[in-house]
Amino acid sequence: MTVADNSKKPPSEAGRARQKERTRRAIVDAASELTRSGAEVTMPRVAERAMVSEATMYRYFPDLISLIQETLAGLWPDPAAALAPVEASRDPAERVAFACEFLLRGVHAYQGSVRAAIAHTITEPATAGKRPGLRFGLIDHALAPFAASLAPAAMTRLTLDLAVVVSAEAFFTLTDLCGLEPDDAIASAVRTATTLTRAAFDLYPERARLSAPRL
Amino acid sequence: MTVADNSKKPPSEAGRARQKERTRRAIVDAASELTRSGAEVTMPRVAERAMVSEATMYRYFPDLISLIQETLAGLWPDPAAALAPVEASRDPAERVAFACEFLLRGVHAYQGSVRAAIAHTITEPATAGKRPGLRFGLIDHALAPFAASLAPAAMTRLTLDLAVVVSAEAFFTLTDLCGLEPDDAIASAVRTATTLTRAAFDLYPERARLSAPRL
DNA sequence: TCATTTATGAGAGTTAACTCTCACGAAGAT
DNA sequence: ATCTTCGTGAGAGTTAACTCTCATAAATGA
Repeated sequence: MTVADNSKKPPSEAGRARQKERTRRAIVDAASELTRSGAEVTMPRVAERAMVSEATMYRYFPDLISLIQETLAGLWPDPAAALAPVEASRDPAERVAFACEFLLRGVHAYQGSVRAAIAHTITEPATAGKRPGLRFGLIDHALAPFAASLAPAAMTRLTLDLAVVVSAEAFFTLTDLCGLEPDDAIASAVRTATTLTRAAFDLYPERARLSAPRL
Repeated sequence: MTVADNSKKPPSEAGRARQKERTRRAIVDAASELTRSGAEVTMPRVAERAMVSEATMYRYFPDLISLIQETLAGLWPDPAAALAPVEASRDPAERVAFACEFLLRGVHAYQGSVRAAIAHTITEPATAGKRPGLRFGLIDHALAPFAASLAPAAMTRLTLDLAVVVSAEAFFTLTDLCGLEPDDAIASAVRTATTLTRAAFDLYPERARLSAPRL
């Protein structure tokens, strides 16, 4: 009955905990390599490269998508670091444009994994809601300085506008369906995002006072 | 050696050709029923409902996506019919808004199949380019009356803007990731599409008076 | 040291999307 | 009335995403 084992050992010290850390690390590292190489990321491939069994893969990550998400999160800098170059800018369109370009360049670079992730969230929408949401971090951070200068409802609307455009889905639509080259696709999305941002800030200033249905 | 069989028999008359027609029909009908019911559309399910073997399914449709595309094409009216209610309108924003709402309502209604189709085009972009492209038909038709009033370059840009917003991907982003209800998601996309269209045409009506896009 | 955890591997089983081959039976041609 | 073509079905095989169970060996605790 484990005589009052209140002394929970520090989880990071024990050899077993470290082993688990190393295993998880090996898996994510293998997935990162595959992702960076643009190769297809599948459970069998990552398992082989990480030298663990598939069974172990599923013990650490309940499904492919969670592995990919953690891998991508590790590959991407946080929003603040990503937007450092426009940190001082107070032009919302400039900040949004930068965020959009940054996201889409990453999507392009990590296409293999991103495509798998997006496809999965589309077929399995139930498991998608809880994601940290890379795009939202960027959008929110880009718009953060203007929280006071725009009504909450207007801010919400702009965020929804941008959620659709500053996205992997937009990139894939422009390249796969519209046939644009990656650079052109990025330029197009950046322009669209800029248009929406300018409209929210410059063209309809009175919008803030309107009833503004909330979502 | 088939003595100069120039007399190609009318392909629609022979009993065999009819049998093929009936089989294809049965498959598409079964897929349509599943699609309309919102159920998941898979090869085994359609095969069972159509009472044909899976092998036969693959003889008529090389893959699931081509079956789904033909099914959806049959379920959707052509752009002209879909936009009939705004046929007389010369307000680009109104026409685009209608097209957007029409598309997204269809996406919502046929979610099961549309999700599968979108997911497939994302993971298999190579096979995606040749699609008829439901969204482009609607967008082009909505903008057709203004071909003369907008510079070609501006028209191209607006089309690219709208390709991203007037889309199933946008609907799924808004519902799955942003957590909006279907009606709110549609309203949001319609509003975004309206904003982009107005920006392209330099129309900035005071939205307070006009029947502002409600959400 | 001995007993219990527990991290991991091995392997079977399921579903779906495909691919391939073989065989049957009916329509069409001679 | 044959002989051939061809539409279909049946079934095996592959890959991947999972799920489950059982065995093993090493770390841990008493």
